[in-house]
Amino acid sequence: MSDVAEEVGVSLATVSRALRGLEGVSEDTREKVREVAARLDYIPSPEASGLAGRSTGRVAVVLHDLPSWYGSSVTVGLERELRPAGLDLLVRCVDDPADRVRFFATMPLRRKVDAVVVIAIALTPQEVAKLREGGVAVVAAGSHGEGFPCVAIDDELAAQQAVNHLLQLGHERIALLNTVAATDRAWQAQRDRENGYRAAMAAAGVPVDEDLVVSWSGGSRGGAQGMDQLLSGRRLPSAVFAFSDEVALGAMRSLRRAGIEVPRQISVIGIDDHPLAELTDLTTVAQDPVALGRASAQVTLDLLQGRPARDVGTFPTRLVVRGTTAPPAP
Amino acid sequence: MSDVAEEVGVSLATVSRALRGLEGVSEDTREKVREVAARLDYIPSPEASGLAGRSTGRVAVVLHDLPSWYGSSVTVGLERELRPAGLDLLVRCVDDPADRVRFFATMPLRRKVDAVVVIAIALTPQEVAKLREGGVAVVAAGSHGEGFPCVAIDDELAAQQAVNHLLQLGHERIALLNTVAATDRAWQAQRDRENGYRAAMAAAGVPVDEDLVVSWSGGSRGGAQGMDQLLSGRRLPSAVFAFSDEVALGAMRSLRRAGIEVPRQISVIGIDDHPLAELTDLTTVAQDPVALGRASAQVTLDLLQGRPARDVGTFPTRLVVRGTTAPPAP
DNA sequence: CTGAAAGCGCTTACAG
DNA sequence: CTGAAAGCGCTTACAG
Repeated sequence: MSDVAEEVGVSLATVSRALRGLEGVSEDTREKVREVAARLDYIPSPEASGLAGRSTGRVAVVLHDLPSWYGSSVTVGLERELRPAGLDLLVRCVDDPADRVRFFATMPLRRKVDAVVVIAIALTPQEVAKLREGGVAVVAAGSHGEGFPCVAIDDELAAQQAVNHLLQLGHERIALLNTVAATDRAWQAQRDRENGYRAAMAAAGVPVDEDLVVSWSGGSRGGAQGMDQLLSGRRLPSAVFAFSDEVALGAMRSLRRAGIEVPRQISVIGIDDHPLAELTDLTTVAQDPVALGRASAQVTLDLLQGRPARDVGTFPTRLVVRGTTAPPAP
Repeated sequence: MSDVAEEVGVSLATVSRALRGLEGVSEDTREKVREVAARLDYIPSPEASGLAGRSTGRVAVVLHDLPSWYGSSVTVGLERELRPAGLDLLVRCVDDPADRVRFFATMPLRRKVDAVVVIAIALTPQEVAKLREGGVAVVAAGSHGEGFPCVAIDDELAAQQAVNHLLQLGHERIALLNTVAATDRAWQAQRDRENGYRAAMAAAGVPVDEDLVVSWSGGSRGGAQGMDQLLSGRRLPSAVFAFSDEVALGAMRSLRRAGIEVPRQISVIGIDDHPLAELTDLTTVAQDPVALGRASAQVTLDLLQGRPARDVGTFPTRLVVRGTTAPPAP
C-alpha cells in the first residue's frame, strides 16, 4: 500500500479511504489512487485490515454436512456471488449439537469472518445474539428466524403443491414420508412441510390416516426404511409424498424390491428437483438452491456494505410432473 | 494474549513460543502458560499471527465445482481432519481456465492461506512454483504431479478392475463411456482410466472396437448422450464401462428409454460407489473420497508443521458387484 | 531459557 | 479533503 501512496503522492490514510470508497476523498484523488493500485497489482492484506479495522474479507458458511446436494448447491451460489466481491468463503460443518455449541462459543471470540451464512439451520436467539455481539453479520439460507435476513422457499406451500398434485390425480390415501433432523431439533422444514401436507388434505376434505405419516432419518436410506414401514402397514397408501427427492428415491427402491410398480400401484413425489430426479423420472416440486445461495450472498453484501438488506422475498417452487405419479389404480 | 502473559508472569514472547510448541521454553513454563490460556479461553488471533509471522491458520481447497459428489466428499474429509488441528477451510471453485489463471496469479500475492489442497486438478509446474514462491504448501488430492505430495487412487487399476469383471463374465464387446474435462485439458483420470481399459482388453486378448470408445462431457447428461451415440452405432456393445457412476446412471436412462434391459441385454459398470449406486443397484468400483480427504489433510498438516510429508500410498479401490452386470446374452 | 523492542500492513480517531 | 500518529495482536531477531 505504501508503494501506491508514494506513487500517487498521498498518505496511507488517503489510499485506504480511496480504495474502500469511504467519503471524504476528492473524486480526483480517488481516481488516481485506483488507477495506480490497479497498475501495481495492489491487493490489500486481509490480515492487516482485519487486525487494524473491522473487515476480514471473509464470510463463513455453516451447514450440517457438505456432501448433501442442497448444502453444496447453496454454497456454490454463495461462492459465485461473493468471490467477485472480493470475499473469501470459509466452510464450517457442524455435525452434532456439541460441535454446534462449540462453534457459536468460539467463532465470535476472534472475529475470523465478517458474516456468517447458515444453511438449513434454525438459529436460536442466543446464537444470533452471540454472533451479533462479536460484530458478525448473520444471514440464513433455507431457514427462518427473527431479527436477521432469511432467504428461503415456502416449505408449507411446496408441500401443498406436491400433495395437491396427488389429490388432483384422485389420490386420497396419501402417505407423508417425513424425516427427523438428527442434529437440529428445530429444523423447520420438516414441520412446515408436514403442515402443508395436512393443510392440503384438509382443504380437500380428505382425512389423514395417521398410520400413513412416518418419519425416519434423512437421505435415501431413511426413505427406504420409511417405505418399508408403510408397506408393512394394514392398508397401503396409493401415493407417497416424500420430504425430499433423496427420500423419494429411497422409497422407490423399497417399492421396487417389494415388486410394487410405480406409478401403476403407488405414486411417488418428492421435493427438490435433485439432478437424479430427472434421471429417474421422478415427479417433484423443484427449488433452485444455487439461486438461493446467490440471493443470500447479495443480502450478505448489503449488510457488509452498510446498506439495508434487500428484500429477496420467498423463493419460488414449482411442480415438475414426470413419470412417478399417475391416477390411483381403480 | 497479554492477559495470559500477565497472569503467568512472563513476557508475550514466551507465551507465543510456549503455545506454538517452539523449542527453548522450559516444560514448567509451557505447562503454566497452557493451563492459564485454557482457563482464560484464549484463542490466538489469526489476523495478528498472519500479519506478524507466517501462519494464517487457513487452508484453501481448490476444486472445479462443489456440487459434485467427489469434490464435496473430499472436502468433508479435509474439514474433519483440519478443523481439530485449528485450521479453517477456505473453499475456492475454479470454473474456467481464465478463472484458474486468475487464482494462481493472485492467491500467492497475499498469503491468505498456509496451504492449498487441489482436488482433481492437475497442476502445471508453473502453478506449483508460483504457490511455492508465495510460501504456500501444496498438496494434490485425486490427481498426480511431480514435486509435491499427491493422494490418489490408481485410476488405471480401477479401470482394469471394472473391465476385468466384464471380461470374466464373458463380455468382449465392451464400450468405454469416457468424459472430456471441460475445464482442465490435463485431467489425468480420463487418460488413466482409458489406459486401464485398453490394458485389460489387451491382457485378455480382446481387440478394442474404436467405435465403442466415446467421450462426452461429464455427469449424467453426458452419460446419456454417450449411450445414445453407442446405441446409434452399427453393432451394439454387450457391456458398458462408464467413467463414473454418474455417467453410468445417465447411460442407464438412455438404455431404459430405448427399451433395452439391464443387465439382460447390456451390462453397465461405473466407478465411485456413489450413494446412488447402491440405490440403483449399480455395479461399480468403489473408492472412498472422504478417507482420501482425510489423508490429504494429514499430509498437509505434516507439511505445515515442518515434518516430512507422510507416505499415504495409493488409495485402494474395490469391485462392488450389484445388479447391472451379468453374462452377455447368448 | 526468557525478555524488550521493532515491525507486519493496514484503519481510525484526531488535527488541520 | 488530507495527513501524522497510534494501535490492532501477534512473531521474530537480538540480547542477555
